[in-house]
Amino acid sequence: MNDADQRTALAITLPDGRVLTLDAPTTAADVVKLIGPGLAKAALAAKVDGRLVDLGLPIERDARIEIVTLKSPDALELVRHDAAHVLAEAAKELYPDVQVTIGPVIEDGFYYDFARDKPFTPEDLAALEARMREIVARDEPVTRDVWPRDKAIAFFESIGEGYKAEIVRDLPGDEEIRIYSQGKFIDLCRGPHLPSTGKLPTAFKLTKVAGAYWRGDSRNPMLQRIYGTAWLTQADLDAYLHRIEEAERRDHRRIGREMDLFHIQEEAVGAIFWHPKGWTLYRQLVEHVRRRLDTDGYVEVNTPMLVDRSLWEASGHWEKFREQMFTTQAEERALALKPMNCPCHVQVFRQGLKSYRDLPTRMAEFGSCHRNEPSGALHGIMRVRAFTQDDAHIFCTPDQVTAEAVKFCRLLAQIYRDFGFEEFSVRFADRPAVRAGEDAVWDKAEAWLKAAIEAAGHPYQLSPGEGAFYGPKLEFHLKDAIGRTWQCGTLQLDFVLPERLDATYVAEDGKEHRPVMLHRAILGSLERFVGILIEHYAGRFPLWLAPTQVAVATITNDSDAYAAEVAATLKAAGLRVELDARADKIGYKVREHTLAKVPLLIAVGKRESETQTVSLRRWGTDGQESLALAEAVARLRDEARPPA
RNA sequence: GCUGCGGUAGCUCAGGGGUAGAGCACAUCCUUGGUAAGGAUGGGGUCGGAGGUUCGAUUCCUCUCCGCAGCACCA
Repeated sequence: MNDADQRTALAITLPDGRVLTLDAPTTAADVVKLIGPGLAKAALAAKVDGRLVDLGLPIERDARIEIVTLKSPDALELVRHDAAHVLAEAAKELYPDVQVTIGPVIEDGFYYDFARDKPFTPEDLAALEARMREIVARDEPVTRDVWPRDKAIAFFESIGEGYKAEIVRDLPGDEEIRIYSQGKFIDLCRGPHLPSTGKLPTAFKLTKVAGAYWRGDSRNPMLQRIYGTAWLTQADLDAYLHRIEEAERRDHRRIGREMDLFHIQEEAVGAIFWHPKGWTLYRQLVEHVRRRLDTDGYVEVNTPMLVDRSLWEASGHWEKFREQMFTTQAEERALALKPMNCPCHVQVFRQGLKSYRDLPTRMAEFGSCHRNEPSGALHGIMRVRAFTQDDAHIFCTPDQVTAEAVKFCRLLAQIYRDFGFEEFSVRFADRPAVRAGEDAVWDKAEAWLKAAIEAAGHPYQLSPGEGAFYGPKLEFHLKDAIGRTWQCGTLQLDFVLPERLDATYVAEDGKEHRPVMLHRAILGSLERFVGILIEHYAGRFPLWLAPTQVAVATITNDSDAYAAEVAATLKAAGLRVELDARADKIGYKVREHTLAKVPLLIAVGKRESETQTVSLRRWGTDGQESLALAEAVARLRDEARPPA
């Protein structure tokens, strides 16, 4: 026994610096009572020396204590965790045959995985949610206990909770087995929990049910996962539900149909039929990126889509990604559709002798690739089997890597800005479990890439094990108009492929050396990027991207000839124009083109044709301005120019 | 790929063992109207596909394809 155990008085320091003296052992709940009844009522949990714990947890030594209430930053996580538990309790009450497994907090809410033969229906969700509210109304006290491992295993097995027993069995040997009870529901949990179910704000909602593998492994049985969202206030919940609606409203699949941009059909699953308007948009992307690449010292190439298996064997793709490659055969040759452009780019690089004077070579391709993605992964134009990358490979010397990475980051930021994305974040993905190349090479590659991103001056987060099989990578995640992030750009450092495909250059010493290869993309998949743009702008593209930039509508058919002249003049100035000379009222035409999200509407009637003017209306505004045709053409041509 | 749910007109959706319905869209005619829907008439469906049960299937059952959500995957 040491001195600490013999002490009977504890010094409890509060956030405001006050020190309370209490007899040991005490609990946060005791401390709260001393502070006041208001706080006692509001208290959800406590932070003891920075660690989040239950209010009732015995405190046996001097500590700094902070009381967690709904106003604390930690409250949301606690509340969501408890919502998951209340869901589990409700499920056990309504459906005694379910086994409970795990129920963690996730972004915006929580889920709980249940094992049950019969699937949950939407009606079950409604019943569960109603029962959850009853449990909150019951205000059941939540108590915490620590059990010996054997007792916990025996208990869970005795009540038929095999998954829980398995979790207990797999807990590390030194871990406390904490058992929480609320009402008749007894559960293994790390905690902490609210002191009673009545403390749970009722701003929660069960949202969906779906399958999920036990322990996230597709070889394990599938459980039924119920998703829920939970918030501190009803206003927060409403705001969240509104955000979901907003995302649905922006869904690129819906807007793509409404704006007649593209379609997908059964006969070409995972591939896109681009309609004239969608393809116009797509072309703006390509043409803009190409302009930026030209001024940034890239050369553009184009390489075969269908390539002999031997190249993929040499590159390592056959070994690592054969399952996801489309293959075919011709005259006894095994061929594969390229899933990536890099091996082909190395072939271009290998033509003729390369000197150090040729480096860096920045070789770009809008490369059409095919990957046999699992059917369940396909999603609109965001995840497809046939796509085009804004790909490039930079062949350079080791001492050029940093400068190239910095240059690339600058180009990427510029292009994101051009497309209306001001913010992006960077992740550093290091070596994956399945990889090519030796650890020493990886050590070097990771160190260099890290140095490069630091030189570029971007803060980054670590994504352990997420690198490509041939090298570490930087991932660039951009943030869209409603705060969602999308990984688009990537910069990867590769020592392996130049070796495997024998790329060399002659250095100043007259000897052959291996170039370093930087794989890089900015938009990633053009198809996906179009999808992101659609959702980012909700279909309301900036003028330079809009498939139709101006609609010229007549007031009456008397103005048809003048309207045609206006349209032709705008077209000659490079604008994308639609002439609407239908015998409909101008109000109807305004409505149609507004719904079609055409940025500019020019109306012409008798007044305009007599004075060689146009009446210009901009999307989203009610008024219109009258100006001379020549001036309108000059102004709109300027406005429609891509970002310089 | 796995689990669940779904597939009815171009779109959104209703219906339901007795050979199908709405709104919008589309076509024709009338209307020429100054900034978010003028009117009339009309055409349109192997009820995703294949089998089965039944006197009879779009409806019930089986298989299959595709879609959606989530999981797993994403060089």
